[in-house]
Amino acid sequence: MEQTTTSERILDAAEALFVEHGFTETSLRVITRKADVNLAAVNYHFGSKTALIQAVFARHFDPFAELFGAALERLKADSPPSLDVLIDTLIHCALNTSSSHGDLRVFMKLLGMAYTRHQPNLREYLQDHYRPLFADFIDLVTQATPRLRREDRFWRLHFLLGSIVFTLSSLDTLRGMHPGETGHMPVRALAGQVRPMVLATLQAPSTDSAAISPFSQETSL
Amino acid sequence: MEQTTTSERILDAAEALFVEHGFTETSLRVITRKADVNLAAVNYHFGSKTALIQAVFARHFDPFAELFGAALERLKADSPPSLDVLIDTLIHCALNTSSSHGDLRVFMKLLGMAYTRHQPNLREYLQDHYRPLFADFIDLVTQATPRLRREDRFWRLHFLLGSIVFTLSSLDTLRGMHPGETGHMPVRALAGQVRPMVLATLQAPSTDSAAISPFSQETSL
Amino acid sequence: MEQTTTSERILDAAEALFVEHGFTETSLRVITRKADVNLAAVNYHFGSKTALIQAVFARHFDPFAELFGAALERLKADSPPSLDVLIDTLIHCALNTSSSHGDLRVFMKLLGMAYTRHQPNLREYLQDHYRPLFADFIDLVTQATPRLRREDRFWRLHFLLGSIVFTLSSLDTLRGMHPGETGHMPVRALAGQVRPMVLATLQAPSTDSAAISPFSQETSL
Amino acid sequence: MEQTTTSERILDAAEALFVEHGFTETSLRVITRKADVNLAAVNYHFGSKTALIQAVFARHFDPFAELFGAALERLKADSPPSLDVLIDTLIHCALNTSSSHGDLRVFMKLLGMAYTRHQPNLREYLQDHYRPLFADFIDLVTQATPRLRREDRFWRLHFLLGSIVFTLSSLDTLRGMHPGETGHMPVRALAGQVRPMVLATLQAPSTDSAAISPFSQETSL
DNA sequence: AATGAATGAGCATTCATTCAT
DNA sequence: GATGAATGAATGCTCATTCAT
Repeated sequence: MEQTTTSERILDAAEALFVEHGFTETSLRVITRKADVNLAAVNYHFGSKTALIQAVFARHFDPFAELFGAALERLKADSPPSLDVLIDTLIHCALNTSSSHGDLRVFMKLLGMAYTRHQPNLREYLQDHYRPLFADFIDLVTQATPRLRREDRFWRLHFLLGSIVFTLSSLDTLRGMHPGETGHMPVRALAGQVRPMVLATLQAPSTDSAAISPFSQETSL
Repeated sequence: MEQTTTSERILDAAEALFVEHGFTETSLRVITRKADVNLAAVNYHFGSKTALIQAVFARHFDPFAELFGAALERLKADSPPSLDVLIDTLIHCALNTSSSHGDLRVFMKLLGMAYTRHQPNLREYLQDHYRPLFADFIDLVTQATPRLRREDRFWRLHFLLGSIVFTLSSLDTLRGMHPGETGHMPVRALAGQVRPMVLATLQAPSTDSAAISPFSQETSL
Repeated sequence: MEQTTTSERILDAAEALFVEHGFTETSLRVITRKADVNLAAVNYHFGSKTALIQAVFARHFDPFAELFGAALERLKADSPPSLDVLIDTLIHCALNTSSSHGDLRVFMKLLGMAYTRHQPNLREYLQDHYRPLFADFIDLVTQATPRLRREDRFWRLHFLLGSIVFTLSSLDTLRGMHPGETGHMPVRALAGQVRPMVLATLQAPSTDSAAISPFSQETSL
Repeated sequence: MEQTTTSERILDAAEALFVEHGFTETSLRVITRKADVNLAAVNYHFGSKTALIQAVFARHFDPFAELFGAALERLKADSPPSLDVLIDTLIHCALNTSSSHGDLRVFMKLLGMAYTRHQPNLREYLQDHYRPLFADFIDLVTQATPRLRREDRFWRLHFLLGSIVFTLSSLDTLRGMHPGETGHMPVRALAGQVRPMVLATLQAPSTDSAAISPFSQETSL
């Protein structure tokens, strides 16, 4: 009669509520009520609220990590891939993974929530589980952008991660502010917008040191 | 003997704790204990926790808005400014404002927290108070990038906002992950990193429609 | 070992304290301490203080309403009852119901507290739940006092309700003021006092209009 | 410029709010805000909230007590007055006193609130200040109803007090329930309704003991 | 005579968690 | 595998009152 298991119902409800309201703002009471499940079931199945949060993440990240990891292995096997190919692979994996349950927006929003750090355990969890994967990716990017200073590459990658995570995280904020602009934009079209920025940013030449900080003398910071 | 007023002490404590732990995660009790102030003082001086959060914001944003607004007026009076000048003005104002109390990181982190939406009243507050300023800025950016499609410009601006906000928000996350890279990087040097990305992104040509979404056929989303 | 359930313990404690000190003046802390129960138990079992107040009422009123409703049905089935019979039925039901747990004084005091209106939700609750019962009773009284003007009957019924409720509500005030008079007066003897007043009042002829307000010309109200 | 004194403004605001919401439910904050007066002014002028409540009472009761006391003195000087005259005098004084500021309803509502006892100090205050007056009145009633048993008279007087206080206290409850019946009924017309009840009740013969409690054998109370 | 600031005690309510069944 | 009941700790907030000015 009832197809879904209790823990799946909890995960579904928790994910939706976490993404909409944040971790702290979502109580177990609300989750279990939405999942139509006993309050104690969360602690029974997951042990704690913290563990539930990690489980919500794992359900999204594990399939992506597997897909993306396999793709990187394939790329590594051949000659070192170009930057275009790397970026397209990343986007491809992100889009195809998340389509299994929930859209990319949920995936990204969770990622953003993990980074913007409330709930500190979460960051540790992600680092512990997915660091080798990210290291692989960064290695390949490094090979594909040999002329970029190491430091510059580091920051630009984080800027790019930030721009994507932030934009997708706040998509409905944006929709609220600019209904016309964002109305029917599907997530995959957004990916089209991301590509040129990523390429332009990573292909821009390294700044020479003299030009880095034209403002420095004016600030006391 | 005691130089600072009660409400300033509260604002200082609240700001530090909000930035470190988030709004919901920071209780009034912790704030007042840190500020060495009576618990009821928050409600006496600010009325509610929500109003306190807004006051923390206003203390950062109002000086910036004034500085940046005046600068934009000056730019508008002359001929339409180039993109470089606009971006440099923005960075300059951001750096010079926040230096008054607290660093740019706090400023950006607050901005990021407002966007990533927990505490929904906050977004409304920012929109109500600073919309005209942002509209002015976007107008000038539009004049400075005439060849960009309106839609592309919209998204790229948000990507850039995201990259900056996200990066500065998660600066200590990054420091935790890559001590070597980020160790002594002062905030104003980071501004030097931001500039080339911003220029490269906004100066990249608009994509032609055919190229926008090379992934669309592969995803069921 | 422990015979009574938690929610019964709460109801008992709450009832006693409400009657003695009023709703607002009785905190959940005091109730739970008296009931020897965890503070959160009230919200667990009843949801809110308001809901607890209603539950205290319901426990007294529901049995009375059932008893009185059934009695009225029986009276309606026969020929229209006389005023004596109606009044005696009412008193009988009031005495026999409340004797189950708590005395009539509690019952009446609660009724009086509901009427004298602090805690406005309560009046709505009583109206919503017991209106048909009261309507039935008033119908029968109307048939039993055909010579009374509708308006006069309305007011006199309220006067009578008031006299009973008020007297029983303030019984211990009276005992404090006139120990000799009220010392050992059992509640059921008081009922004997009520009867002649009720009958005399409802059987007094309607005033003729000229006599209604001999004071009107002297007051500017 | 400002006609009314601070303490009058406080008394006006407090009276209105007490009558509408009760003592405990009305905070000094609300009172002082309504009176457009500093929060500390209540404690400055009256010493405490309790003292403010008593002052609100005194402003209503003192003029009535003076008027009614004088009238009783005049009646005592002549031959013992009839019951009609006594009742009419009482009603007359009540109506004429209260008309000075605020209507009779406020007067009665305050009286009812004092009786139904939350705020226990208040009862003591009334007893201490007005007992001789009431004693005088009861003496005269006793002389005017020589055939009534002392005990019966005691109870019936309380029933009558209750009916009046209760009815006027809950006048707006009644208006809410029966708009048609109570719509334009001025308070002085209500006095016309009270009179026949009072006379009928006090003139009804004393019950004989056998008839007092026809219910006693059926109740276990 | 009046007031802005401050305070300690208390409020109803919600929280994640535990546990016997 | 699942749950109703219970709990201790903490939450934001309001209270009457005080006090220096």
